Order: sequence, then structure tokens, then C-alpha cells
Amino acid sequence: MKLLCIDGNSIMNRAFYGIRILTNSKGICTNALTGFMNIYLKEIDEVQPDCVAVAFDLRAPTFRHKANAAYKANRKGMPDELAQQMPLIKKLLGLMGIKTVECEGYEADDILGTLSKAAADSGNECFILTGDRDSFQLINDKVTVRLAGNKETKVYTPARIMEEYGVTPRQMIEVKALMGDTSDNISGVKGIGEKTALNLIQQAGSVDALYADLDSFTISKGVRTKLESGHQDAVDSHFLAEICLEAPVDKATEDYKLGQPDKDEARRLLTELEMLRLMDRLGLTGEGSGGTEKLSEETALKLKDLPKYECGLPLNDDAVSKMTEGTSAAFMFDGSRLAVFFEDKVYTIAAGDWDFDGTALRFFESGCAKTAFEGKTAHKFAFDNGTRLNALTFCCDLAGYLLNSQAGEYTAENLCLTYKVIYRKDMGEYADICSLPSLAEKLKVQLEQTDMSGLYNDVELPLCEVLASMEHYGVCADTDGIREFGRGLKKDIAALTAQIYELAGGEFNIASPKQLGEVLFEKLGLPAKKKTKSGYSTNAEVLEELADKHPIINLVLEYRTLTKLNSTYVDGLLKEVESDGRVHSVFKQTETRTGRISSTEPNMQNIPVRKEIGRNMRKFFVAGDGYTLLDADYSQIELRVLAAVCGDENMKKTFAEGTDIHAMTASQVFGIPADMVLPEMRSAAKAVNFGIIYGIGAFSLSKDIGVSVAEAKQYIKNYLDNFPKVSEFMDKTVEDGIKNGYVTTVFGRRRYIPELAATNKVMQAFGKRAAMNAPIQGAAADIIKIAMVKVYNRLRAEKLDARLILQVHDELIIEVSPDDKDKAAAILKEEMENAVNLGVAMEVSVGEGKSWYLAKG
DNA sequence: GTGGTCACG
DNA sequence: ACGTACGTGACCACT
Repeated sequence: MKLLCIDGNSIMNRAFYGIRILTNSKGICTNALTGFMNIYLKEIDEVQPDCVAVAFDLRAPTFRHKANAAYKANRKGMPDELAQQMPLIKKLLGLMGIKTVECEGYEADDILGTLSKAAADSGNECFILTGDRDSFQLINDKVTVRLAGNKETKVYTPARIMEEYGVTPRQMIEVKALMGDTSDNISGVKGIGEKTALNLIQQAGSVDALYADLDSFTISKGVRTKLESGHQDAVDSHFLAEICLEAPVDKATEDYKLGQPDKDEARRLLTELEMLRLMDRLGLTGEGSGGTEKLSEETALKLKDLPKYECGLPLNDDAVSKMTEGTSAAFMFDGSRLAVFFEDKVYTIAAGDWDFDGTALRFFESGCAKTAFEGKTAHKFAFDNGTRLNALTFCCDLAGYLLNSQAGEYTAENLCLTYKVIYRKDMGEYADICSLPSLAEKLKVQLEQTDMSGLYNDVELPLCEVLASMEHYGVCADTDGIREFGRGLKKDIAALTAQIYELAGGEFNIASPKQLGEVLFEKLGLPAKKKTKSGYSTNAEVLEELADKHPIINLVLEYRTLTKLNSTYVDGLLKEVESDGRVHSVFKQTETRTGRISSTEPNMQNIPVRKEIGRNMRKFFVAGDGYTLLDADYSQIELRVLAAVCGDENMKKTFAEGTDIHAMTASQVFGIPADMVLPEMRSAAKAVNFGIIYGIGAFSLSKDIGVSVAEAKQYIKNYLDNFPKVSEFMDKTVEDGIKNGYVTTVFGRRRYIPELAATNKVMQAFGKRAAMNAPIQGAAADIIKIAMVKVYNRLRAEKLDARLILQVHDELIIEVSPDDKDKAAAILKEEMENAVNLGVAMEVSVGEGKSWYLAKG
């Protein structure tokens, strides 16, 4: 028989931190439950066990089987959100017919140890599923550990342990005795880490053997001293490190056979928790009652009293003619199907139906006030057909995004669940559209309550029309020019490939990091620096350090540059050029956590510019015949935002006077007059400025500017001492973030940062950096969005032959007829500079040219 | 589908 | 002892 033993606490912990915190409409957190079951179902599928046991630690045990009083005292209590889910998972497992095992005074590890030994002793196979490496000592020929990672499960056998650690599974106890384990409060020998511990055990085999004859092993002087003074620690730690194999639990493997689930109760629990997808995956839905989903009694009762809408009426001219100014409707439109909720009836029309386009357009043009989902699609459809969408008054996905920019998918069902609106599942295929009116009302209330109505009405809603217009117009691409450029690249790539093969002494796939790593670090014997999960790191940073060690390196770097240009920008772009000779990128408005927009198919926001070879690509983005391009970009928008929000007078003065911010920063950081600042100092200060915006770390700054970590630390300290307002602002922001769970821009845009509540130090540090960055990056995004709406409206109001076609975070591009270019340039500059007034001047520079390359200047 | 790499602000 | 700056998207190799 196969026994699957699960470390319940460990998997719940992993699931909790692996999935964002989400609550159902009653405020109950379910993310760890979801994650646990995802992992469980996948494992069941792969292992196909006959028996399953899930072991849990008991909280606050009254006594411990291990003598050390401080045992695990160091382990932090779990966050409430996770603790709440522990009884739920136990209940759910029980209802599914899965045995859970707890034992007062024993850890989950001890239970796993006991059950795995018992199973192996009685000739069964045991699989231990856990998220941490503590159980490796339990591995043997009959017992395998399946380590659940973020995405995949790694299987550990004795051979795998030997390969990775060079010791046997049982020797992991010896290793732990030396290195300790802070999370289990096992001290180990002070100063001995994993590397040293492994090395010693590989030599000696055990702690006892090591201490029995320290002289006979290769041990450095320092390590020897540490070992000698830590002998007792090693002995104590050894005792703590060994997992108990005799916990007083039911050891009969067959007692853990999977039982019959209590489907009704499980269904009730999951309905209450609103975990509908899980219910589906467990096969608890759609049974009986002719395939229709069973609803909980509570929901069924609620739905019974709700109005039933007449659905599926044809959307025709008769119907549309009633949808006039003064009336209101809700609609959903995905480009090929239109559903309209109007006066408690649902009308539909789909591509292929009679006069689909005409009917849809007449509805879009009507004065009827419209609530929508993804209004941008309708705007674009109208523009593509030479007309406009009128009276769009609300867009649910945009509201959902503003309310929580990291909620993922803004579908009607998800939003209903999140904002406690009844999702009209009883209306079958019309559930989405039937739920829309009440969902919209609820979202409006939420926007009011979070002070984001202004941001919504003045920025996001009008912006979706601007973006649709940009998508509609697209950018003209010089395909002949791109192809010609590509031919040159392909020729150069072929020549480089031949030279690289020559130097490597054989052919291989240069584009494969794995093969390249083998050639460079094994075949050619170059010193490997960094490793990745799957082998040697071969990124540009690593290669640049090896450049003078072997002539192949620069060729590989050059190869990378050219193949990147060729595949992503030449071939990739040509695929996106449509029959009108233009690329129509999709601008996504609900994608980023900070409020920026993103661009896909193709991504127009990462066209090369920093290096000349790549910058050439911009020569092929041109104005259409009879037009020219204007390019306007904000200078230092993020630092100006920072100056405004923290109120630092020095920074504000620098921007007011139009002097060099990086030079000013350098003079402060290095304590010298501005006119004494050397170019190196200015560039170091520039890196510090970037670092401040990103949530600075000395290590990364030192790497960025090539100084020691100590020096980088000093720069940061100097900066923060000289710009105390910045320092205060950052502290306050993080503090607010921790207190509220979110941070905001000056315009009120929120970003929730659940990582701030994490117990994991790395995650928390990330949360802090994100918290410091979001108000800056987000406000800059707010500003250019406001400017886009204003520019768009001005160009229309003044009837210029000009249109916005691109946005690249701090840059706007307009296509304009030469007659109107001066007027359009003035509008661009004026509206961008005056989009907002934060008390710090915004500076915009405008260029003009036939191509993007030329217009950017 | 994920990881590595590299393009942008 | 480890990992190491914010936010994106596309392509390739490999599982």
C-alpha cells in the first residue's frame, strides 16, 4: 500500500504565503485552504495513494517530549489570517474522509516520522509531503520526501540527498546538530553554517566520530576553535535535531485508508466559505438535479425573492430605439457578442446575427446612460467603425481595479464575491449581465468610501476612451525598413555564430543558457560566478566580468544583443503589423499594481533606446503619409513627485530654478559645492536618487555603481541626513502601510501591500520597498493619465488634425498634420506641465520628427 | 508552464 | 547564511 503523509502545518504555511490574502464576503480568509487543496489534489493525482494521513502540530502543548525548555520558543506565532484557517482545513479534511493526526506534546514532524517508520516496517511505501527540509532525515528506500515548492514538487530519495548534500538522509541529523536551525531554536555550534557542517559530516560521518578524533580531519583553525568550544551545543542540538519515531499515535497504515466523503456537509462548508471553484474540483457540484448546480439553502432562499428577468430577447432596432437619453442600461460587449440589460429585460445580439454591427453601433451611439464591463472594447469597436460610444457612465472593471489593483481578474463573478453582491447564478448564461446593475451600485459606494470617486470619474473612466483611440489609430511601421535592418542583423548573427563555434571548438545552441554554461564553465574552464536554480548563471553582468578572460565572451554578448533585437523587435514586430501598415498595441488599464498602464501585442513601452544599435528600431516607427510625430516627455517626474510629497525645500528649489537635480544631490551627499561635482559623483548621486525611489538597499546600490557596500551605505546615510524630509516621508509611508495594509498616492490611488504583514523577513522587506515606491511611481502614473485626458480633450475641442498614439510612462507621442503641429506641440506642453499642481514645477520637453527616433531628439 | 534573459520607464 | 531596488512584457529553451 502507498501512504501519503502530509505535514499539515508546513503545507498550510506554504499555501498561505504563496497566495495573496483574499477574503470572502464574510471576511473569512481562504487563501491557505485554496492553496492546500491545490497542492493536495495535484499530489493525489501523482502519487495515487491508498492511505492518507495529515499531521498537525498542536498549539500550545502543555508539555514537551523534549527536555529543552526553550524548544521552539523562538518560532513566531502564525498570523491570525492563517490561524483562522487551521480549524477549517481540519474540518474539511475530515469531511473528505481524510484522517488528521495530532498528538499532544509532539510536533507534526514526529508524527510523520512515526507513521513513515511504521509504514516502512510493515512493508508499505510512504510519501512525505512537506514544505520544509526538516524531514529529510526520514528518507530511506521505502520513504520518499516530496518537497512542495512554489510551483512544483521536488522528490527526494536517498540518492537525491546524496547528490545534493553528499551525505545520507540519516546524516542530515548530524549536519543539523552542527549548523543548527533557528526556526526550531536549535543552536548548533556557533559560527558553523551549512557549508562547513556538510563538509565536516562528509569527512567524519557523524558528530560523535568528528569529536572522537578532531585531528584526523581537514579542519581550518577557526572552525576547530568553534568546534571545541561548542561541543556541548553539538550534543544538545543532536538530541533536538532527531525526529521522534515513536509518537503515541495509531501506527496501523491501513487505518488511514481514504474514507467516504460526507458530500452534503462538505458542500455546505464550501458554500459557506464561498469556495465554489474548489467545490467544482472536488466533484461536489452538478450532481443530482439534472446537472444544474446545487445552491446552498441560504443562497437559494435569497435568490427566490429576487426578481427574475426576462432574458434572451433579440436586440433589434425596436429595442434600441427605446434606449434614449434619460434612460439607462447596463451592457457587456466582448467584440462579438453584446448583451444589454434594460428595464429589467436582457437583450442580446451576436456576430453573425442580422446587422450585428449596425445594431451594436446604434446602441453605443444612443444617449442612454451606460454601465459596462471593459468599456474600452466598446469604445474601440465604435472608433473602428467610424463612430463613438456615448454616455458611458460606469465601468465595473475599472472600479474594481481602483479598489484593489492586485485582485487579478476583474470578472463580474469575482467582483460580486469580493463586494458582497449577489451573483445571479440562477439566471444561467445571463448571470453576468443580470448581476451588473447592483454590482455597479455597490462599486460606486465603495469608491466613495475609499475616496477614489474623483480618481475614477476624472481619470480612469475618461482614460479608457483615450486608450481605445490610441489603439484604434496605432502607429505606422516602416516594414521595408524593419526587414532591411533584420537582414543586416541576421547576417551579423550568422558571422558571430560561426566565430563562437570556432572558439568553442564545436557547435552548440548559444541561446540555451544550459549549453552555454557548459561550454564556458566546463569546456573552456572559465570561473563560474553565480549559479541559478538550474545551473550556471550566464547573464550579461556575469559575462561582462569575464570579458577579458576569453575572446568568446564579447562575441556571446554581441550575439545576445543582436538576437534579442532580431527576434523580439524585428521578427516580433513584423508579426504585429496589420493590413493598414500600422501596429495597434493593446494598452491595458487594469494590469499594474502601481497604476501605470501596460502595453502588449506588441509592447510599445520597451522599444530599445538606451544603446544606439537598438535605438535604430525607432527609425521604423514613423508618422503616416502627410503627418509628423511630436514626442513630449516629463523630465524627472518621479523625483519631482518625491520633492512635492515630502516637501524638501532644497529639492523644490532645484526644480524651481531648473538646475541639475543629480548634481545638487551629489553636492549634498559628498558635501561639496555644486560647481565642484565631478561627473562620477553626479552619476553616483543619480544612482542614489533612483535607489531612493525604489526603496534603497546598500548592496544593490554598490553593485549598480561599482563601489563597496560600506561606501554605498555611507552614501545612503549622507543622503538621508541631508534630505531629512525624504527620510521622514519614507518612514511615514511604511508605517501607514503597515497600519492600513495599503499606501496611497497624493491623488488617492491605493496599493494594498499584504507582504507588509508577512512574517517572512525577505517578503516583509519587499513589502517595505514596494510601499516606498508605490506613492511615487503611482503619482507619476496619475499625472500622465490626467495629462492624457486633457490633451485628448483639447485636441478634439480645437479640432486639430492630431491624435495621441502612444504613452511610455513619462512620454506621450502625437501624430499630427504639419499644419497643426505647432498648436499641438503647445497643447502637449501646456497640458502636461499643468496637468496637476503639486507645488513643484513639471517640466516637459517636446521634439518633432518624421520618425520616433527623430522626434525624441 | 516556468525560468532565464533582456528590452523599457 | 541568504539574498539583495520599483514597475512591466516578449522570446527562447526546457520540462
